[in-house]
Amino acid sequence: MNIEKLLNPSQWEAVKTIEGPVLVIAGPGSGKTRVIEYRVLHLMENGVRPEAILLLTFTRRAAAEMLNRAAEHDPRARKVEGGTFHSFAYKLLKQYGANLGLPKNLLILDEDDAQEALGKIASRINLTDENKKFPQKNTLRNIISGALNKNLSIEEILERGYEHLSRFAEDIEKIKENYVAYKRESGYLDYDDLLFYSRELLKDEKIREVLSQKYRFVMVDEYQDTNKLQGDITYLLSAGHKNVMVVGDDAQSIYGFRGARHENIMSFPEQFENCKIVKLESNYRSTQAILDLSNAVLENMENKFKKTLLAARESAGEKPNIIYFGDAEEEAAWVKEKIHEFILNGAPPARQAVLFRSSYVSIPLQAELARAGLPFKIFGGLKFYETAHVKDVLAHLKVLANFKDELSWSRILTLLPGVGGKTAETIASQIRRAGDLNSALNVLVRYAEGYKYSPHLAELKQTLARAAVQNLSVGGKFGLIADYYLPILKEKFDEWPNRLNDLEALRPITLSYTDLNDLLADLVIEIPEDRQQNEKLLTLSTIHSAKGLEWDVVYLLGVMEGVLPSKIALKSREEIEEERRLFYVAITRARNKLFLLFHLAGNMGPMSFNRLSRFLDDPSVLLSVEHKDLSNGSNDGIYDEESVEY
DNA sequence: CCGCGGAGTGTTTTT
DNA sequence: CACTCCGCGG
Repeated sequence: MNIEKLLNPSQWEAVKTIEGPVLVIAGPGSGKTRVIEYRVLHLMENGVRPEAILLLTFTRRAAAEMLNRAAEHDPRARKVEGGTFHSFAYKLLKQYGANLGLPKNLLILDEDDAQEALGKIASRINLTDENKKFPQKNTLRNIISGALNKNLSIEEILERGYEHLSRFAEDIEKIKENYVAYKRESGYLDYDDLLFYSRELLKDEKIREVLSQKYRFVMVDEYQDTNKLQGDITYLLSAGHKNVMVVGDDAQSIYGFRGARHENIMSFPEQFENCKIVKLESNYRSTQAILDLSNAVLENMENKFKKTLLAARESAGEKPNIIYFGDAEEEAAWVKEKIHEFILNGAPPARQAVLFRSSYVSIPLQAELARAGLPFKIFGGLKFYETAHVKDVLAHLKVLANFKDELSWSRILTLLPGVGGKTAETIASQIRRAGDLNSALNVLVRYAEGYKYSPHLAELKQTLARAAVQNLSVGGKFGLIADYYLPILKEKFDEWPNRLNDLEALRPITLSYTDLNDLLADLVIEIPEDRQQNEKLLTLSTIHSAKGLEWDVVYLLGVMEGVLPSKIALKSREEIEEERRLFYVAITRARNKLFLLFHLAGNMGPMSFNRLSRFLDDPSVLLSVEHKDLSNGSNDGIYDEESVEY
């Protein structure tokens, strides 16, 4: 295959460089995915074994997409090691964790679990009635996680964003220590630990050597969104051979809130001397009209690597529209109509997407689409494994995997009638002293003696005992627990049939696993998605989850102050700049048509009104868009409007 | 000590 | 507006 012919000169430059460090600055739509895809192929053509290539990306979807495409040319590409930093870290720690004293079976705490644990610890330590304004568990989690990911002390984090909490610095420090101890004791790792311990592992010279030998060629996508830990991991993995290519775009950095630092991309050339820098500026995605707007937004940015997007496509296209509505319902009705119209004009649902800053913004549209019977898939917001009923069932599996998991014991015990927080804690603390699952289950039996609600405890004990049988498959365990849980589900939730669907969706997933720990870890770090429905549906997505993707028609909801930029991201220049980049990412997803949607009615009561987003309300930006006011009265205008040529 | 119901609160983004 | 927290009755 003549790869060179398929690429432009800059892309080829990046692809053909086999040895040595490469930094690729890739604007949106510039064929970054192609570069990675073809570089994998090129490496293999030059005798590199696929197993020696490591491709780290931000979402599992991204890695799979690039490797699948490469595999169409050469099936060996499937053997390339690819995934997210977190999933890679999990694999590393599974294999080498013993060197750090980590247990054989790694158990991963999701965000919710981590918060729950912190909440419990905080209430144990604190005299809550005196310190009324002690931070809540999610704030605690943000502070403690922020400290680790941004490489700062608790005090520094408090200074920079939680000044009103600075007097709690010592308490929070203490909670953190307790939390660390708790995780050690119960054998859990949270998201941060995966990265943290991986870096610890790589600090060991011997292990580092083994891994650099194993992964001779390292590639990292979306490098602008890596944090300190991820930057260090990249460095340690490749400092030996220096065969490392990172791809990114500082103008699309949108994960600052999670510790992403543009320093990683900025200082890459210093970390790796003689680094080759390649800029990809030709945009193959969007029409000139959409690029004009993108460039106007880019111009207002404080990004460091200067660049302009140059259209590679011929068509000038139509100016993006800002459309004004009276309220969110009118807007939703219009968007739904427009989607229909485009479907009739040849843009199937799969090639259209509705994007938004925050999930709640999409609720009126979701209702409208449901009424109209127009199916869609949604990214962002609450994940299904974070819903209460799924967590309930998983908690049962978790105690099977780790009988010391107090949080899960608490959860499953409080599901029983007559058992509240206090009773659950009493039982859980007795279980903590048990030596294995069997004696843990015996604690339940003992507690049941003379206890009013003993039949429920007995039933729980029996179910767990049966599910714990060694040679019972993961799917079998799930089945037993799901059956046991069904009456609880019906009792607990009015709308249980919907929730039952979620559990049924989980069943086939459990069947595909032979190891319970792997199932539990994957649910948290690599959400298995159901491929079959994905192909044909309209997409609704947060901007964050839309990164790297593109559609023919894009609708961006909520180009309003307080929404984009979000009202809780106005504390500093940096935060506002990140919101601006978010806006940039959103508009650069569109290939042919871009609609920016605004509605006047605010959601803080009848007298509140929205203002146009500051990112649009700027002379040069406004020049690149066309305005349509549909806010006066009814929706009449919708149907009369000249239908857009597709 | 459980669990219900009312009052109050704060509301993002993801692995 | 959904979720959490708090107080009270059982």
